[in-house]
Amino acid sequence: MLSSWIMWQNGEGNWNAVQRNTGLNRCGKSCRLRWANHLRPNLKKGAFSPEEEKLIVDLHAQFGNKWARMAALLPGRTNNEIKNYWNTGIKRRQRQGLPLYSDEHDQHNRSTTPTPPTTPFPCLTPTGSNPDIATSFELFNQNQQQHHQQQQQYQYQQQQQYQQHPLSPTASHHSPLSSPLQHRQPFTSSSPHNFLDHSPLPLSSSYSPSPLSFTFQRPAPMLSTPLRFKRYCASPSYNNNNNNNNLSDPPLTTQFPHLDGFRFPVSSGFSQFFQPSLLDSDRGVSSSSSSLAFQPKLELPLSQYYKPSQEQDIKLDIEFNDPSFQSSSSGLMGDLLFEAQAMASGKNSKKRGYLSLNEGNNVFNAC
DNA sequence: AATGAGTACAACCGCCGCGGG
DNA sequence: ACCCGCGGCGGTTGTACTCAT
Repeated sequence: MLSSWIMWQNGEGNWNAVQRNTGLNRCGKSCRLRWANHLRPNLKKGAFSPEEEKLIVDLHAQFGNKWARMAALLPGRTNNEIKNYWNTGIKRRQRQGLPLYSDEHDQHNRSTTPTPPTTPFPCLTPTGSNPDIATSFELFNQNQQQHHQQQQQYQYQQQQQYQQHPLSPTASHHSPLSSPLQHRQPFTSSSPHNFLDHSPLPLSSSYSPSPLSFTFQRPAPMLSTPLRFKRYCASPSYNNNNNNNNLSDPPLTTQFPHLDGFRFPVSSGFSQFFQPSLLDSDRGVSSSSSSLAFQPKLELPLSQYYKPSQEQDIKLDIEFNDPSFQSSSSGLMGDLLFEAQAMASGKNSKKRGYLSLNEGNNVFNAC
């Protein structure tokens, strides 16, 4: 938890300093993981929307097990989330003896005439690409637009609340009862939008309720103990930690230390842009295979198992003019890409501010 | 109520690439 | 050129939870 607060203070990028300064019994990697998967702002929690599900399927067909890349294209989602989602879906699919990709998807991948989509919301725009993905992006962008509106409204509300009650629990948005995880709807096989369901998707889903009744999926870093927090509580190390030091850190979640004037960083200096060229650059060379036989361990994207005669080089032309995408990108990959973009454009790309030891120690002592 | 199978997901682990010395 | 530290990524594991029996 301390680490998360340090991250707020210092931004991402120096995880070992987090570990050193907090004295946490965790390596920097663990801190980074915790941050990336749970504490980072703009994370969406909750079940995947049907549009997201479809997009995942499409992206997996294209990229294979490149979870980070997929996460970069699913703002607010982490690679771990997507990976877990996919793996559980795969297992179910395997048990049911079904192919990884639906027939419809196969047909789409076999088609060679790309259809540039018309996206009302210029967020993610695949151009000259697989129409299946194009459709997914189109649907997804519509949801993103709603999500963006919700986030804007939420941020405004939070600003108002903070100005009025800077230290109130609501102002720091971590009422335990409102923890997003606690309202998480598990993805189950009985979901109306089952795994790999390619049936026509509704333009509005339960995931994106009307503005009259929306609730934010992931408004802020989770400051309360997650609904299911297992390992730390049960692990001996955690118990020992607690025995040795009452002030020792709880699992990397829970609360921040007393935070006078705590506020979320408006911008941590990273970004959330992408560069399509980067996305394209490391796309693996496809190995041609005429068979779509089920692969128990599918690492290559569908397009690399099935190579059509005409090369299908999907080019994801991401447009970054839209601020919502910038603010809701899944972060790590996007951050990286943004920095590359910033450097390329000659803008200031300052090294991330690292934690000052003295400041850090003071903070930790206070905790 | 007990129990076992299935599910979801957080966290761990090892590898890899990159940048600095 | 080499080494080292670090962060990121993907695969895997462990465990709490759910549900059917």
